[in-house]
Parts: sequence; structure tokens; C-alpha cells
Amino acid sequence: MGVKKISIYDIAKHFQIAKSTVSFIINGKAEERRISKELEKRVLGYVEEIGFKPHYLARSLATGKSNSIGLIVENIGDSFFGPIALKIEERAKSMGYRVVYSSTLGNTQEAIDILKLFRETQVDGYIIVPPVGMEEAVEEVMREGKPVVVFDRMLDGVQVDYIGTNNQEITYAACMHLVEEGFKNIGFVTLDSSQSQMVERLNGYKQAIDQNNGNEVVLSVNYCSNRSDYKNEIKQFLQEHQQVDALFFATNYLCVAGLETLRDLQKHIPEDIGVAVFDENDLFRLFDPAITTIEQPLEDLSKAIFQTLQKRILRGSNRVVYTKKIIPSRLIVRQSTIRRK
Amino acid sequence: MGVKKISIYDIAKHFQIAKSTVSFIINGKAEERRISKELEKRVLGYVEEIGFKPHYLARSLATGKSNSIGLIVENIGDSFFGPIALKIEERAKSMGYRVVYSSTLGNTQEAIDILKLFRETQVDGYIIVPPVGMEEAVEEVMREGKPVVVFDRMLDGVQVDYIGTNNQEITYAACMHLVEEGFKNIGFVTLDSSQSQMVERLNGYKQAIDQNNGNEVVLSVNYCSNRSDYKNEIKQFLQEHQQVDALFFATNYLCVAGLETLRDLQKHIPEDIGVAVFDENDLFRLFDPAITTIEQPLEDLSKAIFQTLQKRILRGSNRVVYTKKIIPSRLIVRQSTIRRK
DNA sequence: TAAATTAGCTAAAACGATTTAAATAATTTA
DNA sequence: TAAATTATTTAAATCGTTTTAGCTAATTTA
Repeated sequence: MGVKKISIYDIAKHFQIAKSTVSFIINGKAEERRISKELEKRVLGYVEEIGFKPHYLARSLATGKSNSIGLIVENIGDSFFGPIALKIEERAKSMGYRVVYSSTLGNTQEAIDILKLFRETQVDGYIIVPPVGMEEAVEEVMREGKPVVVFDRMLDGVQVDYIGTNNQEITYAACMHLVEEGFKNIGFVTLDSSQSQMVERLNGYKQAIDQNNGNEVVLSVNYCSNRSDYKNEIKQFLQEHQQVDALFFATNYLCVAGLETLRDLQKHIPEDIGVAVFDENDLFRLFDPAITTIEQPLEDLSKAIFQTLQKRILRGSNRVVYTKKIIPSRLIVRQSTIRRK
Repeated sequence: MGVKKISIYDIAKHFQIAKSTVSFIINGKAEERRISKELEKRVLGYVEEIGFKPHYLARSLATGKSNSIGLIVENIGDSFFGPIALKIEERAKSMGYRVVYSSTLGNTQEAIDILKLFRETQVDGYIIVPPVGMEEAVEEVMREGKPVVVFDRMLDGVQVDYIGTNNQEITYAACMHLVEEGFKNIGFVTLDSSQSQMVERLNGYKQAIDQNNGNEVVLSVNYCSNRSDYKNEIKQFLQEHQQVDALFFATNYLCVAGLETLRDLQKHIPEDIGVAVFDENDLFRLFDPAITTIEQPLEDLSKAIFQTLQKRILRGSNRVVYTKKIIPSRLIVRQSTIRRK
């Protein structure tokens, strides 16, 4: 089965020359190695003719570079991570890298296993959206000298490049906007997680509430794959906190569950309850009423991620100061929060 | 930079034994190779102690297996392809495979390049959502004996395993439902593409229209990344076909553009115009009014895809009959098409 | 015209495993 | 106790590249 693959050795044999010569020619080092133009042309012609492609793994084994980067996200099917993965992939491709991806679904052990697997595959660099508890695993990878960029959430106490957004500031802005619109009791629906981006968003909320002498009303749910669990928790939360007149959702999928719940409860947005959410997508834009969202700039984020990673790949991981790059998000105000009294 | 990685040779040296012995032990062949329990235990203990992991590439080079599969989809950020990619990845992982993915964005040349790249990387198998014109490239890969599963759309004239859904039948059912609801002039918005799934969906539409002696009113737009282009085309289409009282969208992103357009034009669903769409997602479910959709069974599809691929990986690509597996979709009727007269 | 330089190419080690064929040591068998 | 068998282990080839060090022949220099 399959055609026996031709190797550099076969080409060498064909011309009665050494395979090193062939290798040099193929890698564009003919001139530098002072190989005659004539031989170069003949070999290149033959390579073209038979459609020879060097064996990727063999090359990687010899050079120690795999030309691939490992992307570990929470969920490739998510309306935030999916599109950003697309952007990352596009950039990677344009620089000659392939992307190996994996979704953690928030599971730490899973994430650690994935990291191990990638490590064994010799990826040249990592882009990681880490669940909590990955500190050690990431440090281990870095100790091996591999470039790592942590994205979306920070890793506590780990010296590593990080790209994120102004979670606290923009959440604060969103909540202040709610206050200005006359909402008095803003509930905050988030994940029960110590992930930095969640903590920051919560802090932004608290900051706004405190400043207005309001009540903090927070629902923290466990990350799970099941939407109906989210719905039940939100429903119960709303029943226990009848006074709540607005909800801020800290992630898009929580908001999806929230919108369903509000519809089930026949609560009208924004008359009965205001709604805003972190992350933008088609649903929020086209929902009736359109939902006020916080939009992360995918293009800028992916650009920053990739530039940072590449710098590391080129420079090596040591000796350089680690950067924390914050790309600001944008508050998009829509009808779901407009209720001027 | 980086810690020098330990190799099988280092372990051999440590025990003053041959590296082949170490290799056998690590690969669980100690018994079969009659290596003493005692040595096996010592080596395994040491391996554990120092956390040795065999070099993936070296192993792949020696065995000819890379334990990775290449996934080529249209757009990993799409609300259909993203979630299905997640499912595929989960299955792959559970079988010990990694997934390398890439998005074509409908570009044939891009897809061919990706395929080439994957080929060079020695992936063990391919899952491909092919743009038109990939026939030859896919055949070439198959000639090399690599397992290929084509998904979502068929590849004309290529002998290859295919997993898809009952596009024509279910689209027919959806359109018949529109008819039954009293819609008289159903417009069909699709891609200007000869992709099989698009052709089948169109045929399902035509079948329903013909059967009811209706008028075929079809808008074929070019695949592009820009939503506003879609919107403009749809707007113009609606202006040129004032009589149209329902729209069926052949893909989710066309429908997103369509919903925006209808909103811009202040057309009410379903009073002014009915709406149905191929593929289900949060937006369609929660839109007001909820949109009638055709839901492809992600779980079953991914299962079928992976099972088919695995069969090929195990059996080799030759000598077996190629299968076309059709996993039926489900029509989910919602308010956007309910207008009984 | 001998020595130095340069042009053009090659041999062999290395990357880190797997795998086949075989060697050696211990134990049975006859 | 020599031959046969079995239990352990090993050497070396292989996978397909890259890369370092060096060789030979032609040319230039002195």
C-alpha cells in the first residue's frame, strides 16, 4: 500500500552524488556551499520533475524544529475561541507554521495531558488558555526553553508572556453604564473560578457597585458543558434575588443560558431586567433587543499573541523580560441596557 | 537554552545495557522479548523517576506513524464547523491521536496547499471538508495510501469515504413545511457553488417548489468573508423579488446576514416573510422569533467520521469498498415559519 | 613550479527512536 | 557431560534528514 516515498538519497543516487550535496541544494545553500550552478540546476530540475518533498519528520528530528505551534484553548467550538483560533491559524500559516490545537473544556488534568502530548511532539511554541492549576506544567515546558504565550487569563506567579484585555476596566465601564441607565440592582453571573480574567471582571463589577453604594449580588456557577445546569442556577438565583434589575454575564455561554432563562421566565429586556455580557457574537448583536456587549478585538489580540510568540521563538526564551500586553476591549451599548428614567 | 533532553540511550547507559533493551521495556514488550522481570522493573522505575518521555518525532520516523490526523474545514470559527471540530478532537484524543487543523475559507488553492503541508507532516489520516476543485489533490493523497474521509460535501468522481447528511431530503421537508404554512413564494439563498451539499439542498428546494407549481427564486452569492457583501446581495434580491414571502438559507452565515438585512428593511418574521435555515445554533434558537432550522446531529456525524477513518487506518486504504454514509438531519420547526392561514 | 588558495563536492556523525537477527549465558535433555 | 534448548540481552541496520569537517582537483599566487 502506498507508493514508496522517494528520499534525498534516491536523488543522490540518480546523479551519482552525495546526499549532503542534494540536501544543500534543496535548502538553498548551493551558493554558500559553492556547488556549481550547473549541478544545482540539474538537481532542482529533477526535484521539480519528480515532485520530491523532504520528509518533514526526519527534517524536524535533525533540526529540532517542528514548525508547528500548539494551541490550547478552552473550547474550539466557542464563539470567542473559535474565531480567535481562526485568526491565529491564519497568522501561523503565513509564517510557515502549522497549528495543533486542543480544547481543555476547563479541565486541568486534561490540559496538562495535552501539554505533555504537545511537548512530546516537539512543537516549537505554545499558545495556552490555561485552566487554573496549570502553573507547574507551564513552568516545566518553559524550563525546556520552549516559548509560551499565555492568553485570555493570567497564570499566577509564573514568569511568562501574557496577552489579555482590560477586563476590570471595561467591566467597570459596562457596569457604570448600567448604573447610568438607571439600573439599581445589578447581578453578576460568573464562573466559580479563580481564573484571573474572571477575578478581574468581578473586580470591575465590584468597583462600580461600591462606588455607587449598591449591593453586590453575585452568582458563581461551576464550569460545565451542560447548558441546562446553567439555566437552573440562573433561574434559582433570580428567584432568590427578586430585586435584581440587571444582569451582567461574565462569559458568552453564561449569557446564552441567561437569555434562555429570562425568556422562560417571561422577563422582558430591558424593561424588567437589563442585560450586558462580556464578548460579542452574532446572537448578541441580533437578539431582540440587541444585547450590550464587550467586544474583544480579535484581530489585535491574535496579532499580539503571534508577535510575542515569534519574538520568543527567534530570541530564545531566556534573558528577555516577560511582557504583559493588555489589548483594550470596547463596550458596545445596545438596547438591552437602555432604559433612561 | 533548555534542558538537554534525556534519551533512551542515556537510560541504557545508566544501567549499562543496550538501548534496544530499554526500547523493548518501554514499549511493553519485555515479556515477549523475555526480558527479566527484575530488569524490567528497574528500568521502568527509573523511567518513572526521571520522567522520561520518548521523542515523538524519532519514534514516528522509525515507525512511520505520526499519530496525528489532519482536519481541513472551511472555517474553524463557524458555528457548525467549530463545534464539530470539538467533537472530532475529543474522539481523536480518546484514541491517542492529535489533531492538526486548518481552515480553507473556501479557497481551493489554500486547501491544496494545506493538504500538501499535512502530507509532508506525515499525518496518519485526513478529515477533509473540501472546496470544489480538490479532486486531484485528494486522489494524490489517497494514492499514497493515506486514509481520507471527506465530510459535509462529496467530491465528484473520487473514490473516497464520505460522511454527510440527507441534504436534499431534509431541505425538501423544510420547504414543504413552508408551503404547508401557507408561504407561496419561497426564495432560496445559497452559495454560488457546485459543492454537492449545496446542489443537494437546492435540489430539495426545487423538488418542493416544482411539486407545488411554485416559482423558483434563487439567489446565489459568492463565498466571501464579508458579511456586508452578503447583506447587500440579499437586500437587492428582496427588492427585485417583492413577491417573495419566505426565505430558506442554505448555510448559517447566509442566514445571519439575512436576519440582519430583514431587520434593516423592517420586515417582520414571519408576518412579512418566513425564514428557515440549514444548521442550528444559539442565534437561531434564541432569535425573536425563533428560527426554524435543520439540525445536523453533531455527535453522530463526528462518530461516523472517526469510525470510518479509523477503519481505514487499521485496514489500509485499498481493497475495501468506499462507503457513503448519510446521517439524517432533523427539522426543528419554530415560529419563524409558523403562519397558518 | 612549488605553495597557497579556491572551487566543488563528499563522508560520516547526529537526531532518537524501532526492529531484526544474533550472540551469550543458563538450563535441560539425552 | 556433550548437545540441545531456552532465557536474556545485544549489535547493528533503519527511518530521512542536517551539518561539520575535510578531501581532491583546479586555479592562483609568488
